[in-house]
Formats: sequence, structure tokens, C-alpha cells
Amino acid sequence: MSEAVNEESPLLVGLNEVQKRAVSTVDGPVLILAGAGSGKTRVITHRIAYLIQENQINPENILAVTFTNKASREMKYRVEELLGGMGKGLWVTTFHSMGARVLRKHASAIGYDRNFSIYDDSQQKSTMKAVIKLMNLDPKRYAIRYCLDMISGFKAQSLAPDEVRPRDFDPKLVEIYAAYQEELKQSQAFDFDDLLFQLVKLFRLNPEILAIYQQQFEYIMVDEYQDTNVIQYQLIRMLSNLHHNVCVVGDEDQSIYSWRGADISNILDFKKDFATPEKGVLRFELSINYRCPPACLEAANLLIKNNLQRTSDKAELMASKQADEGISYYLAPNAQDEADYVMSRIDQLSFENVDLSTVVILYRTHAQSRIFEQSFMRYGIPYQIFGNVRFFERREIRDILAYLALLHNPFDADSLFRVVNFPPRGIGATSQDKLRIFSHNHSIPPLLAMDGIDTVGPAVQKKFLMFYEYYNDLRDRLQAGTSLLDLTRAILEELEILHYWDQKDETDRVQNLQELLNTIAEYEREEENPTLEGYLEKSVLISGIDALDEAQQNVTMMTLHNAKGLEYDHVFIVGMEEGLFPHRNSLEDSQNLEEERRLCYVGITRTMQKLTLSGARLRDVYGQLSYQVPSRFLREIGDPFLAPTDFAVGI
DNA sequence: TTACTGATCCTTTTT
DNA sequence: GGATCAGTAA
Repeated sequence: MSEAVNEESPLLVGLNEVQKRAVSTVDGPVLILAGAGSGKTRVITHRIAYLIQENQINPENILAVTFTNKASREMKYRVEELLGGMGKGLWVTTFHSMGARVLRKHASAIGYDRNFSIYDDSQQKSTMKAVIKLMNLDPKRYAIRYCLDMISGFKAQSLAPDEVRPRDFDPKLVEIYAAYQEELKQSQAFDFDDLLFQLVKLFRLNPEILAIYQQQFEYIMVDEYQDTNVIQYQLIRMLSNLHHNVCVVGDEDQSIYSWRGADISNILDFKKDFATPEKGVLRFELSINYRCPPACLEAANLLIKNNLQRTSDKAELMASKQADEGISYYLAPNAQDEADYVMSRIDQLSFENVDLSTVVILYRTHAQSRIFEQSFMRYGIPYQIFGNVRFFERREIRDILAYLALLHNPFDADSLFRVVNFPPRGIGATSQDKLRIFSHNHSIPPLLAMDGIDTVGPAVQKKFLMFYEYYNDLRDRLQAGTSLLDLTRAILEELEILHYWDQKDETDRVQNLQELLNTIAEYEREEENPTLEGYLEKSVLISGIDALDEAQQNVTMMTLHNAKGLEYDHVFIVGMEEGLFPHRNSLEDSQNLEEERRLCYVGITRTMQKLTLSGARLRDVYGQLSYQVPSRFLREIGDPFLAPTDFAVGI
């Protein structure tokens, strides 16, 4: 069922033949295999615009799912640019935001309050910690991280506690899973995975609710489909099961999230899974790369060939660019020298008036950013880091957000215990444990239990009561219409929190809190209808990459994972050493090793102009000096593409 | 109850 | 090298 390409549409101008067909084929299931730099985003945005402009589809009937908020914002912006205001009502969203949005509407259908909280990683940790403690388990045997990872895995596989086969796993673990879910439920909280897991549950248990969305979303598009997991697959499957107009875009070679449950077979089996008797799957392959210099592309192709588990029969990427500065490799005597080398190169670029926002340093782990950060400061080069200690994860920020979260959702146990003794009120660990147990035994949320607890002495009782009354006072003010900014200011002042940090000479924290007030002010200014709920959701779902500020002339530093979907003129991939990249935890397992290689492939193909690889012979690992061996990926890329002049010799 | 000290375990990658 | 934790003194 090939369609005639509408040559008249301005939305097709400037696209190549395959791109044109991918844009204009809107009916039925469509698979777009899009190699790195092949104009994928362009195809998706033009396709959305095409649907609206040429096929007269109402924007409200289009769903476009991405993985990061940044990607979705970018997509929205570019569609807007193409359509000029006609795109209002489009659902361009991340999987998780979509989950939050739909769950807010129908939470009661699965026994949740619409004011539910969303727990991030650190809240999951403290909740799990409480669970292990309540269950009297050995925290060594049942490490928090391990339990959470397992549970996250279950949820990614769409398995509820009673669906996990205990014979396959430690039965205790399944008990922990059930108890953890119960704890979340008591707190009226969802964790990240729940935003998808519970959404699927909602749809399963309430076909009439699913039907609303099936009818609404006539056209569905999914970006980065190679990184979807079982639960995301199920969601797309459910939602598209009425109209069957589902278009997925992805690239097997760029799958880098299998550790999060992403399953490459989703994209490999798309044909089989989504074809209907009436509508077969159409497949388009974008294999011309418009981004990278030929040497980069050649190197990337050589590298990825070492992966034996590539299953699709897709063609090798072809270069369209001519200009080429080659690839350099610098082997530094030690990590400090590596950083200095990169600095001197960037300094040179700056001297040549290169806009520094076109320069990026990519590394495997966050820990590597520190040495570069120090060098940047020494050289006086402006920089920005993404994802390391995210703003909203700082302790002082979390404390205040916990007050706000508790105001929004009084059931939120984690937030309560976070603030009950901050600033110190003489309610220590012992009293907190008693409150927890009392709350648990009587099935009363801990906040309310503070009013009736009879298992503590009168002195502590009084402290509980005072907290409870202060809480109610704040809540009254919120309901009376006090703005979020004013309320937060009041909390900071009345609890003397700035003073508290000041006293401890923690001026950074004071500054961060001022910055928090700024973000709230900004939120209230920019949002049409600012709410406490909206602000909290934004602060928890936002990820490091979302704060990326292209307007600033700063060099950017980030992990390779964060770089997916981005492109830069000048790319530095640092720490090309065995044990670091590929990471030591992946050396033993060929599957993991292939994922590392794909990660390297992603990194290389971010390059628009010049790629520089580097590594050190000697590096601090866990505070111990260790001799490093150059990464095997360098060998796989091969000498011809590494400019020999840049080799540094010896120590 | 808190605040400090020394020991111990790590960290891969993220919505 | 650093975050987190158990143990101890005030």
C-alpha cells in the first residue's frame, strides 16, 4: 500500500526520497530505522506537521512519545515552528509524564488519591529502608539498592508481586516487593516505574478508560523505540490497538538502556507484533548520515561491526558530508594531563572564536567530571555540567520540597519523616521509629498519628503536636490562596532555615535555597495555571539534561548516556581506557560489552565536525593510583582514522 | 538526642 | 576519594 508522495506539500521540501515517504505514509503501522544523524527528528516533526496540515488531523488526536523532557520540548518547538500555532493540543510527552497525566485523572479507579506523590530515587531508597527495617530483615543480605533494582526489573517486565514466580526468585524478595508496594500505597505515592506500571494496570482493569485514549490517539509516534521495555511496549500496544496507526523510530545500534529493562526485540519484532490483517507494516530505512564527517562515520561503522549480536539487516550508514578533520587520539601520561590537553584544545578553539556551546566533553561516569571541572576553573573557561548532583537532589532543596510535598499529600510518609526533625526539633530516631510503628499498626498516616499517638512520653507527644499544628497552619494558608512563593518563603523564615545553614557556614546551601525561590517564582510567572502539584511534578520528573542551556556560550560536560539525541561540532570523548570505557562491570559479559560498544558508537556519532578521543596511562581509581590500558574500542576503530601526530608517548 | 569520629563500602549508565 | 554508617561522648 504505497502512497503517492504529495510533491506539493512544503513540508516535504528539502527531504530525501525515503524521508519524504516516511513523512507522508501516515496510515497503518510504520517502522522507521533511522541511523545516527540521518534526520530522524526532522522526519518525526515533519510527519506530525504533515498529519495536521495535509491530513487535517486534529492535534489532540496525535500522541508523540519521547524519552526525555528535553526531546519532547525540542519536538514541540520544532513542530510549532513548522505549523505556527496550529499544533495546540498535541500530546508530545515522555512516557513518564504521560503516565502522571493520565493517572492524575483516573487515580481513584485503582484506589489512589488524585493528589498522589511521585517518589524519586532517593525517596524510593528511604522507603525501602523503612520496609527492610519493619520486616526485621538483614540489611546486608537485602541491600536497599539490590531490592530496588530487582523490583524495578519486575515492574519493567510488567510483573506485580503476585505475578512473580517465587520459585524463580528468593521468596523473601517477593515479600519485600509486596511490602514496598503497600508502603507506597499507604503514602499515596508512585515511584518512577509505577507511572508506567500502574498505568498499564489502570488500563487493564478499566477497559472503558483505555477506550477513551484509544479513541483519542488516532496517530501514535514513538521515538527511540530501541530503548523501550516490556511495559512501554505494552502501553503502545494497548493504545494503538484501535486505530493501528503507530509509527516507531529507532536504531538497534543505539540501544543503550538494556540495564533499565530496554528490550531490543521490541524493535526487531515490531513487524510481527503490530501488523494487522488489513494493514501490514511498512518499513523505511534512513541510512544517509548528514551529521558526521566521513572519518567519524567510518570509525563508527568499524567499531560497531565488532558487535556480533546485531540482528537486523540494515544497511551501513553512508556519509553525505565531505569536509573532514579526521579523528585525533591523545594518550596522556596521567588524568591531570589529559584534562590539561583537552583544556588547551578548547582554549585554542576559543581563540579561533568558536562558539563554546558547540563543544562537548563526554565521559562514561559522572565521577570523571571533577578533574575537568577543576581544570575549567583554572583556565577560566565557562562550562556547564549535566546530571551530576542535580539541583533538586541536593539535601537542602529536598528538605524544603518535602514540606511542600507533605502539604500536597498528607499521606506522604517519606516526606514527613524527612522534615519531622528538620530543622532539629528534638524528635530523634527513637521517637520517629515509635511513630512509624504506631502508624503502621493502626494504619493511620504518620502525620495524623502525631495527633493521637500514645506510645511516647508527654514531652515527645507535645513536640509531635506542635509539628502537627504548624502543618495545619501552613495548610490553611495554602488553602486560603497564599502563593507558592510566599508559602515557601514563610517556611524558610519561620523555621529559620537560612539561619540554620548560615550558622554552619554552609553558604552554598543558602545560595541554593535562594535559587529554589527563583525557580518557584519563575514557575509561577510562566505557568498559566501554577499549582503546588504542577511544581512538584516538574521538579521530580525533570532530569539533568532538561536544564541544558544552549544560549550560554559554555562548554558542556555530560555522560555518554545523556548525549543520546544531541549533536556538537567538537566532541571530546575522554577516559578511553579499559575498565572505564568499557566499564569494569561490563568486561565479563559479552552482552554488556556490546552495549558499551553501542554507547561508544552513540558518542562518536554526535560529532558534526571534529572528534577527539583521549585516555590516560595513570589514573586515580577509588583513590588509588592505577595503571590503565587503552580502551579496546580504539583498536577496533583502527589506526587509519586516528591522527598519529596527536599521539603522546610514555610517562 | 545530637554531633562527632573512624570504619567500611563502594558507583556505571536514568525516567 | 567520598558518602554513608555504627559507635561513642557530651
